[in-house]
Amino acid sequence: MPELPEVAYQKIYIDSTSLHKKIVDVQLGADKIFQSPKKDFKEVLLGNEVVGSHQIGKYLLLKLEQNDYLVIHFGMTGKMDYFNHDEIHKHAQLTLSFEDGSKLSFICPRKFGKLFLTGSLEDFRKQQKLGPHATEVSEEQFLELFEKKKGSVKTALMDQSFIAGLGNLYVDEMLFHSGIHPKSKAENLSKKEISKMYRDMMDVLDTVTRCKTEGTKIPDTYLQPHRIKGEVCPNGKGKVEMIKVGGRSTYFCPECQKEK
DNA sequence: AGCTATGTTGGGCG
DNA sequence: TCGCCCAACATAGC
Repeated sequence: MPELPEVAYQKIYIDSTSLHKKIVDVQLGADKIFQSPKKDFKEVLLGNEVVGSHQIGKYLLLKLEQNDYLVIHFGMTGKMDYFNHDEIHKHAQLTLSFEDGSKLSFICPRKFGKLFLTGSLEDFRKQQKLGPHATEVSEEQFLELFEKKKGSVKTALMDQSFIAGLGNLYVDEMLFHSGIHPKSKAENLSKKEISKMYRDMMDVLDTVTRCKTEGTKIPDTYLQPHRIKGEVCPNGKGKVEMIKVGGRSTYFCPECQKEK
């Protein structure tokens, strides 16, 4: 559940189920998830309530009524589960029980997720070295960021200290729409290409976020449904290839995306 | 059985 | 110091 659009969905999910409910019990899972002593989580959360939420990139910060934020990073497989029954999910790493008998769990099978406590949004942003939230970047800012960026464009876009929120899937997606090869060097891109990338980034994030929240399918004109080696690309021009960039599986169309 | 997976971090190398 | 590559983490699904 991890890139900006999925986290945006988790934000709505929490906002619509779990706000302003007094936490009467707290259950904690695997040690490695917790970035402060586990007893601190228990102390802070018990008797408290979530009153709002804020997203920075792939992080979701839940504002608690009494001080502090509970911060969630979903790793590769994290998601929230709000429920009304007794059995707790096998992979629940944090379960809040509310006064009304309902519960909210952070489910994280691969345990790549993380939970933090922090007193301030800005401190947290600095500690994690997070760049600006992708959908809040202006075109001028985007162009400016690329002026001093080197290395492959895909690695640049995945760098959370550069821009926060993009990951493997949607970087491939936006580069496909922009017709830019993922191994192209950031320093070789023209202003025009960077502007095109900016618009495609915004389009992709907006469209995918709407698909996630409305429960609709990703458009067939997108690369994602064709993210299979040898599949014909959505433009009907080439066959999808898979290479490694920055250690991640990277799907692209060699006809639509020429390296520079 | 073996390969793949929406993420992050740390080490080694040139 | 940078850019790049790889391995590690832990589990599920094809």
